[in-house]
Amino acid sequence: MTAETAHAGAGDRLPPAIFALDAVTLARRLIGATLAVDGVGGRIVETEAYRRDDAASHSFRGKTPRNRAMFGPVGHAYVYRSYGIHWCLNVVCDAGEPGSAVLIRALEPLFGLDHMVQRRGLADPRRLCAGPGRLAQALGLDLSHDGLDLSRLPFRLTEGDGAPVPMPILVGARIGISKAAEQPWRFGLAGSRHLSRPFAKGEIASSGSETV
DNA sequence: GAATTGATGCGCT
DNA sequence: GCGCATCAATTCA
Repeated sequence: MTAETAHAGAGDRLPPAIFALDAVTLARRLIGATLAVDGVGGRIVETEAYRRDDAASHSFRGKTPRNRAMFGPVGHAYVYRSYGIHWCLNVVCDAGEPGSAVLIRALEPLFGLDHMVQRRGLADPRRLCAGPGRLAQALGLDLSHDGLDLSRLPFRLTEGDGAPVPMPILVGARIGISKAAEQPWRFGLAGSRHLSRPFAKGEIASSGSETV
């Protein structure tokens, strides 16, 4: 294959309009996109949607000091501490009412592998960024990134390299929550070996090739 | 491979 | 105090 394999949007910044989508739509749309922090990152292979009217969302009970970024500009980061130990990264979005976000749960590591291994203390490529806490640690994220614009450095959030997501997108119940756990708002790249946990059989949502 | 448990900060009831 | 949008080590198989 030669130049024809290059997708027109490969490497381009994501259109800002997609951050005005509702969290569920954006969560699916981000599968296959590329995320990097200071040049360290990879392909997004797993996401979860959290909506304002969603009992599992931090924004459900309104704005607080911790979750204020969820009510700020769309396309910015919401970073919070989880279980007192880990950091987790969300992409703030909005479908007409503030307080929605997409949790980035797993990456396929592609850039800056040596940095990731050093920060994680483990070299196993399948566990390098497979989970929101692991991902944040590998990319060096912490509270200093909370509220930052994802379209500006040190972030880089772009269309995936190569073709639009060639594999089907999987959908299933979100992980690690007790409220609204029945909502099928977790999305993953089929066939990826870098998911935080496998999806159940039959959890195929779509080809993922449709445009937004 | 699957289940269990401890570590740990902080927002909330 | 309680409950987490978690992880790694440990235990069992």
